[in-house]
Amino acid sequence: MKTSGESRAQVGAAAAPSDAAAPVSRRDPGDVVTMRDIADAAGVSLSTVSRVINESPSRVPIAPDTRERIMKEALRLGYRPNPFARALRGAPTMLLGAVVRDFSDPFFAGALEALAVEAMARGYNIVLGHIQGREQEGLALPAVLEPRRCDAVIMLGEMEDQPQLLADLLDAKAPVVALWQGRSPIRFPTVDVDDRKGIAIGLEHLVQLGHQRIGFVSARLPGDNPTREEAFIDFMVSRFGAVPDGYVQRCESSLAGGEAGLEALLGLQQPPTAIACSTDVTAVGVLHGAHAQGVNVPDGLSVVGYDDLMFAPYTVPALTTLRMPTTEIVVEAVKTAVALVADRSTSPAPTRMIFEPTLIVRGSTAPPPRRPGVPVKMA
Amino acid sequence: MKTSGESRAQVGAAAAPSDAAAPVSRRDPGDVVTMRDIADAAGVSLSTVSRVINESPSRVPIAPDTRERIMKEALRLGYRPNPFARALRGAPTMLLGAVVRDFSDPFFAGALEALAVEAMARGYNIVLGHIQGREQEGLALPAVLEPRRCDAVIMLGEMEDQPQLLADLLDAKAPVVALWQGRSPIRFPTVDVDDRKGIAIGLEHLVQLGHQRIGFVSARLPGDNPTREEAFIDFMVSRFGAVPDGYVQRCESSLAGGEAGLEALLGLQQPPTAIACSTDVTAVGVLHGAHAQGVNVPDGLSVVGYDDLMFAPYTVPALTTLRMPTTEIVVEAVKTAVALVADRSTSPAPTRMIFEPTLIVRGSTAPPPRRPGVPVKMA
DNA sequence: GTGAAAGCGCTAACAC
DNA sequence: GTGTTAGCGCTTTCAC
Repeated sequence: MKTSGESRAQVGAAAAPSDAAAPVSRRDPGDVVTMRDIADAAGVSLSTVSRVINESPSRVPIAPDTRERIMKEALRLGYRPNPFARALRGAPTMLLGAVVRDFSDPFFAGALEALAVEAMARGYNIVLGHIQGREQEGLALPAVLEPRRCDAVIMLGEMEDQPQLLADLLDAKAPVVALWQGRSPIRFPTVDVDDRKGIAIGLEHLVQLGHQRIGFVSARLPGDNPTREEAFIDFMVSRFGAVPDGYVQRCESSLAGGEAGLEALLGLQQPPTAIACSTDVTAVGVLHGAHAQGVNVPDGLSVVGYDDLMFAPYTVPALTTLRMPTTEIVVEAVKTAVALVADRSTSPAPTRMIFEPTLIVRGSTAPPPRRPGVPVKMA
Repeated sequence: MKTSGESRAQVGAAAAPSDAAAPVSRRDPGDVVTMRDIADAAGVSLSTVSRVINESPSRVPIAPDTRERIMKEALRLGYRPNPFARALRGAPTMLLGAVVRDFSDPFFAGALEALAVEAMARGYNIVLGHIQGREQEGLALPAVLEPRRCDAVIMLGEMEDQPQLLADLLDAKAPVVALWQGRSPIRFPTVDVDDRKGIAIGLEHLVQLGHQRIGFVSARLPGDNPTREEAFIDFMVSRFGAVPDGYVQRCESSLAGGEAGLEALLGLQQPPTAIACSTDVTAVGVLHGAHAQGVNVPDGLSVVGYDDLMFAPYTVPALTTLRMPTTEIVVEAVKTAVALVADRSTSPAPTRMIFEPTLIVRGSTAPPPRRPGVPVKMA
């Protein structure tokens, strides 16, 4: 680790006399341009400047002459309104808080990206507040996000294991919109995806291919609720009467967890011919594990993921999975949040809007091997 | 898409008389507790409250009795200081801006995560400002981030194609720390990784295995600079005298780009026996493409990535790659930024701190096939 | 059409 | 030990 330096390129540093022509380069401390400066430079009063700068919402007739002079000075001095002063007066902060459990999870990372794009398109910035590992009960909101400075908070994923956080959120001045809440109680305006349906679609696909012995690798986050796992069980019970012992493997929500789940499943007396996974991340672990064990996917084992991560089309083999309309979900969330901010009177009723996932068939699923029970090894 | 509602669980809503015992649940609009309220409730003056709340930095003897009374009232009323009012007075905002080109790039997503963790550990929050697609020349900083409200800005990746942004950053009041600048001019305090060395280490590994015909898949972002590609060329020239025609494939920085690069490389008369990639994302594309083409990795073709993404150990086969000390880099960046904020007098000299990558050998590299030139197909 | 002045919530001199 | 006062930069009545 080495350090080298070089002197900074000076940026037109000479202190320009106040009558300089071009926008003065601001560097010297203390020369933040305020409305006062503009007012002085233009020979008008502060309030006139304010009116001009704000395009005076109410009909305020300003002499075109004055207006122009002020605008010119503002430009010349490089005036930028102070957001704090505005916020102090009740203006929106144009900041959206995003509370996410753990955005090392690629799914949430992707969602966050979509969120940032959509927010910025509307002139908002995202403030990150994630709770990363800090799984202590009762994590307070202020510890994660200063809610006072966000116009609204968007909550990504469930936080059932964070009662304090939820309480704060409920109590917060800013409106909250929740995403991907699974089966958690609906406390906020929520937009979600129909996970039961997604799981059913994936399983139906496997059944169509001829699979009957289908295992499930269930990634469980702390506080995660078991929607997808339950959907699996319900589907299997209704279709085949029961789920064989050990066919539901709970594992850590990680690549390693997926691999572990696979190993457990393959270790069964009668291993499944197909595996559905509650997330793509675990599915990738399953794929990797299968390869390591010499089990060919899809000929010896079919695998279905859930999430359609960016990597899903490029796994080996490409992963059959369920895609959620993430962009639409996020757009809806931002739209809702912005509406709640604008219309501060409306009580944010905890409604629920549900989108549906779509099956994306790729190379990781195929009919079961002919001699079921014996996974086909690679040649 | 269906919508369902249910009424909100009331949160102790009855408007508590001002002498209520427990912390009053704040919901009703307009009842934001200010210091004034505390002062009135405690029968003291505003400034006394301020002193108590701030643990008065300077020696200000407060009667223990008074202090306690004030604290009790503050607690009872659920007082929370208004961050804007504080900021307006020059207090730090505890906000760090993160400008990232495109955080759909998993590498930057990971870096951002590390950044958020480190920032939060120090009591800062991250404000996202990415420039997502908006590749128009001259994108201004304010369009991406309101710099006035960040104590400092951290720039992830190069922005050479954003002259306006860079100019604004240089001109900004807040200190800037730059990360992963490759060969861009050092304009800010910068922390980076020694990419030339990383590439060399990876290539050396391949050479040790016996490879001589090594291709390079070069992911180029807009404005990206060619450090890794050049390092490849320099290494190959110095080691073998030249790089065969077509052995450097430029491609889009994406999974698809990697696959395209692989196809081009395999299409050569004398295809390489090993491929180094400028990023893991492209390497995953290469791996996928190889599988699709029936080329066995590593027996028929070795692949080296760069970044050591979270997925790298779980590709098929597991990816040999170069790991950067991302956490250390980010920690250093935050440390620097915070120091610059604290010590506003110091001019932020554009120094450079460089960390070194480490080779992580996994399953995607092996000695070259015996009949070089003919990629070994899978059985 | 424009200016003066009050105040958003908080801190920091400066009194007493 | 505690209170008074003057702003931070801005918006917004209310005068003229």
